[in-house]
Parts: sequence; C-alpha cells; structure tokens
Amino acid sequence: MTSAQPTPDNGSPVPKPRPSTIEDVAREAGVSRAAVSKVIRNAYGVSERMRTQVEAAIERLEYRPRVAARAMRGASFTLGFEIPQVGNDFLTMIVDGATEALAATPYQMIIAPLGREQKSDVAINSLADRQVDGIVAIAPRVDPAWLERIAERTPLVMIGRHDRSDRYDTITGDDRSGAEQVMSHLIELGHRRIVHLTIHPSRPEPPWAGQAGDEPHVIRTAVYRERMLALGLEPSVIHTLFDGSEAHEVTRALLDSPEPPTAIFAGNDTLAIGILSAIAEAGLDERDVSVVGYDDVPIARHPLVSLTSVDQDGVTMGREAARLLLERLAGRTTAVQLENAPRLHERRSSARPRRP
Amino acid sequence: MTSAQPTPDNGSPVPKPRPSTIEDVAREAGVSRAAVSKVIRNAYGVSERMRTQVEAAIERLEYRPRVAARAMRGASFTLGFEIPQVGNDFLTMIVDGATEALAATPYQMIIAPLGREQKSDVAINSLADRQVDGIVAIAPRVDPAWLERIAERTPLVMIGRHDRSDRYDTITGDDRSGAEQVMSHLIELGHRRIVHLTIHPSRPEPPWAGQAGDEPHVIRTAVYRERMLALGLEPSVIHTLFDGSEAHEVTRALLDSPEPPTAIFAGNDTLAIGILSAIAEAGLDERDVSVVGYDDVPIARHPLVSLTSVDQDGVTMGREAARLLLERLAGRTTAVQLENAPRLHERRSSARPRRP
DNA sequence: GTGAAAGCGCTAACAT
DNA sequence: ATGTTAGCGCTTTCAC
Repeated sequence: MTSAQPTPDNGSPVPKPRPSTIEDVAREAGVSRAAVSKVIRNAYGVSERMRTQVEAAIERLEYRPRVAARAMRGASFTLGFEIPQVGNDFLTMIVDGATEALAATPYQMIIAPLGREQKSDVAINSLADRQVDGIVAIAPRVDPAWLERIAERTPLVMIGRHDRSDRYDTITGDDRSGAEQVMSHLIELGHRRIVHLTIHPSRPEPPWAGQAGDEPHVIRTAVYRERMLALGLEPSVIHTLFDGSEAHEVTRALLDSPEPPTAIFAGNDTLAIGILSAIAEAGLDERDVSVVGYDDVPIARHPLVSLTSVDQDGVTMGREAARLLLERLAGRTTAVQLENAPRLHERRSSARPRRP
Repeated sequence: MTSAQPTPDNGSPVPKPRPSTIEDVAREAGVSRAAVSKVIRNAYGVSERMRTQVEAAIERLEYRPRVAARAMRGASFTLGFEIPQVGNDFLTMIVDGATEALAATPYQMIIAPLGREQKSDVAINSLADRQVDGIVAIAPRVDPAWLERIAERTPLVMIGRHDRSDRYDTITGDDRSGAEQVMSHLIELGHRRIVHLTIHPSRPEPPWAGQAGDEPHVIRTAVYRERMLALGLEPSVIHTLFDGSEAHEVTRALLDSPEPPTAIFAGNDTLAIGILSAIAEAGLDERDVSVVGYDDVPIARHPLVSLTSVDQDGVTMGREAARLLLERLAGRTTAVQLENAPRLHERRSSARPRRP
C-alpha cells in the first residue's frame, strides 16, 4: 500500500459547524420544541399549517434528529442483527430477506458482526447497549436463560434455535427432516461409506444442552448417526472449523486413506465447498466421492459447482424475522415459533458411486 | 413456514426490570457518578482502591453503559461501515480486515447495509445520525462535496474513490494498472474479440464526474477501450446490473450471436461468476470463451471455478481503513490517500482461444 | 392544537 | 483523588 503525500495542513482551523437541533428548528419555524418533535414523529395533534411550516424549517436547516437523543426517551428506529460470520452466504440470505421486509418501514437495520474470537453474546449485548428497538440473532450456543433476560427489554427473534421460550420468538428449519432427506438420497444412490463432516460442537458441553432441543448441526449429526446405525453401518463424524479451510485439509487426508468414503454429508454449504475443492484438486469427481451440503447458498446452483444441498429458504427466514420484530413492536407479547420445511435440491455433486 | 401455537399468555405482567444506571453503581460503590464514569473510561485520576470497588459494583449490578447516553456527551465507541451489498465477497473481505484491526480496541463495528433501492447517502446519513465515531464507506457515486460535509463532523474513510479531499481519507486500488494487466494478459493469449462486461455507470452522469478521478469501474472500462483501440480493435462494452444475474443472461445471448467473443473482461468477480455459469451451461469452456474478473474473491481460487482475477487485497484495505479511522480519532487532521498495487492471478478461466 | 418544563443517563468542567 | 454541577438533544407529561 502506497501512501500519498499528506495534504499540507494549511493552518485553517477546521470549522465544525454545529449541526442544527430541534431547538433551532423550533425557533426557525416559530413554534415550540414539542411541536417539532410531534411533526417528525407523525404524532397526533398537529395542524396542517404547522406541519408544513415545520417541515420547511427542517429542510432549510438540514435538520436531522440525533438517534442517540431520541433513543434516550423514545425509540431508535433501529433493528439490530447479530451475524456470526459476515461472509457466510446463508446469513446473507437472511439479511437480504430482512432488508426487503424493512424497506417500507421507518426502521433502519444495523448489523453487528462477530469480532475475532468474539462470542455471540458480546455482539448481542452491544446491540442492546445501542438501544436498538429489536434484535435478530443467530446464536445457537448462548444460554437461553441469558437470552430471556435480553428479551425482557428488547424484542428478540432467534434464528435456528429449537428451544422454546415465551420471551423470545424463534425461526427454525426442520433440521431433522433436512438431514433425513440427505441421508435417504445418499443411501438410495447406493452409498454405504458415508462420512459426516461438520463444525465443532460447543466445548465444553453447555449445561443447558439438550434442554429444549438442540443446535441445528447437532440434530443433523444425530440423524446421520441414526440412519447409519439403522443400516448396520459405522458412523464416522469429523469436526472442523467453520470456514471451510480445515474441511479442505481433512478431505485431502480422507482421500488418501486406505478406504475413502464414497460420500460426504457436510454440515453446511461452506464446508461442502471446501470439501469439493479437495476432491477436484485430487482429480476426482462425484462418481468417486459425492458431496451433499446444507443451506443451498446461491453458489451451489452454479453449473461449475452444482452442489446438492438442502434449501431452508434463508430469505424467507430473514423476512419473517423482521416481520416478527415489527409485530412485537406493534404490541404482541406472546411468543411465536416458526418452522419451515427444508427441501433437498439434487444436483451433480451427488451421484451413484463408481465402486459401491 | 409453519407457525406453532402461540404460547398462552398466562397473564403475568411482563416485569421489565429497570437496567441499572451509572447512578445505581455509584450508590452501590459509595462513590460519585463521576468516579464511576472515570473508571469505565479508564480516565485519569482513579485510585486503585476505588477502581476495584467500582468494578465490583458494576459486576454485582450487571451494569452496562448506555451507548446513546454516552454518545450525547462523549464518544459512542462505534465505527460504522456502509456496505452497498451484503453478499458481495469483496466487501466481505474489507469487513474482515477491519474486524481484525478493531479486535484489540474498545471500538465496536456496525454495518449499515443498503436497503432495497436505497442510495449510499441514506446509509451514511443513518450512521452519522447514530453518532458513530467514524465511518468507512464504499460509495463511488456520491457527491464529494456532500462527503466533505459529513467528514466535517465524523472522521470518514472512503474506499475505492480516486478523488482527493483534504477532509476525508481514501483507500483505492490502482484500477488503471489492474485493468492494464487484464488486457495485456488477454492480448498475449491471442484474444482479439474481447468484450467488456461491467455494471451500469451512474445515470444521469453526475455533475462532479471526472472532477478528480473516476469510479473504479469507469477507469477499468476506459483502459479496456484504450487498449482495444490501440490494437485497431472495436471495443464492445456491455452494462448490466451488479448482481450477476443479468450478466448471465447477456452472456447467453452473446454466445448465440454470429461472432461470439473469445474473451470477456468482467468489471468484477460477481459478474465474472455469472458469465462463467452461462458459458458452462452452454457446454463451452475457457478455450471457447476466456473470462477474467476483478477483486479475486475467495471462490475465484476454487478449483471448480478457477477464475483469473485481479487481486486488490480487500482484507488489507479493510484493515487500513480501520487504522486510518483510529488515527483520526487519535488526533490526525490531515487527509491521507492510500493506493495499493493490484496483481493479476492467472487461473484456468483464461486460456488461448481455440479459434483465434 | 400548542407550549412549558421535567427528565432520560451520561461526561466534562469545575470545585474541593 | 474525588465530588458537584451543568448540560447534551430529545420526548413526554401536563397545563393552557
């Protein structure tokens, strides 16, 4: 990176013109602060004449309400999204859905990405600290009791949690069904040596684990085991980091082993993409090792990738999450659980094994 | 999506326990509010004894400072990122770099994604309204004069702008060099019928266009034209939407035309991926039509995709952006311009044409 | 329909 | 080193 000569400081003191406040607008329009406040909030009790007057003043002074000040008394008109991985396409779909649902509302969305080594609760807290009016979070490993405390003050929608709360709403996919579809598909194709590669489970096992449902990935793994055992086959589960690089490495090793699998069921598409890259690099294809992913991210459809994957419609999930939040803000106080039915899209990456 | 029975409202009024304030902590610790404030800000003038006392009280009361209240007087310890497209992998790299740079600081990052049909200035404004302490934005088409007004109050780093300002900092790649590398590469391979496919330029042409440099995509297009004309070839530029779907359609049509190109220079990788999908669907490959992209997003390296692309190191850009903001917050007042040198990664998607 | 006044939780400037 | 006080810009009663 090349740095240009810093612009010479010509000594002119930076004029920090004070942004206009509600007070300025009130003076300019010849009304009270309260009146201006009512106008900008579309509140009851403003005459047509006053409204136009105030709006003109706002225009003239380029007035913009400070969100911080508003948040101290009323609402911030901001909805916060906690996203564990900015680059994850499934999460992107959720954000897209929510963006769409919020377009016609006065609410702005902000996203709090997880920092390096940062846990979900830090980001959720940071949203709460910022007085957002509602939170959507994807945090499978956070203590439900803690979430309920957050939900006491801020409407909260959790995506991908199978536990039930009467404080926060949940939106999930039916992970059991999705995993069943994957396994049925692979078994019907004739696969027997099927490996399941997924992300590391929580360690140590949290005390509330299994309390009221499990993490999506844990459920998928459980279904995998059940189906393997039911056929008298030996389950083989491998855990890796979430970003796909380790999935790539592990797959290389797997391919070099004496009895490589003929199919790999990946816990999600990011891992599946990493797996596919190792297979391709080894000069092999789906007839050697089939791969099935989960989430049906956009790139899965790409003809060069053509990854068989479980679609759980992230866009709808995001849209619904936003809707649930708006409902809460409109007064709903009972909890809602939404579950969608996933659907397997069969593509080129899964095929009959060459040597069964 | 299936809705579960709403949890019955058992009539218990939701107890909204008032979160503790700095006042509560002061009382609990037997000190003044100011003392507590100093402790949480690590400010000068606190005895060791008081510090431990206050910290204990904070712990006990689970006190968390309200960002809105802090922002009204001091800082919000928040840095805002305006991102035109959440799903764009190049932008993701920028966010990742910034996340890394911010990990060891007290600053939290929030991302303001663009809503549907929303312009960059709306999102930038919304960050400013939220009193973030600094803003990083990717907004090639916003009036520089307007940006300078924002920068008067909030430190601002613009990514991908070739104009110079003494109010805000800029980080760019050398788009001229990047595009030159692409064209040289394709020409050396023997391509003559090269099409350039890129995103729609601003319409109408903004009054400040060309004032002090141009949009990255415009520069890349200009280089393409120059190089084609220099060889006595007819430039052919096609504009599409940014999301790659239209690039896919356009490419289909191109392949069906009487004299299809032997190479396509895509304005960025998202478009290149869309182009590749059309080529693959038509049963063709790089010997028929070569493709070169720009940004070198992670998927470009994938062996199934193997897209030749210009690496402009988004991660470093993001890291530097965060660093520049922190510098400004530490007192720098002169503007800085950073430019990095892009580098072409040659991969399978570009090859000698079968029929030149 | 409109305005006056009382805070919201915090920090900064100023005491002590 | 610690405490006191005066706001920051806004919304929300509650008078008029």
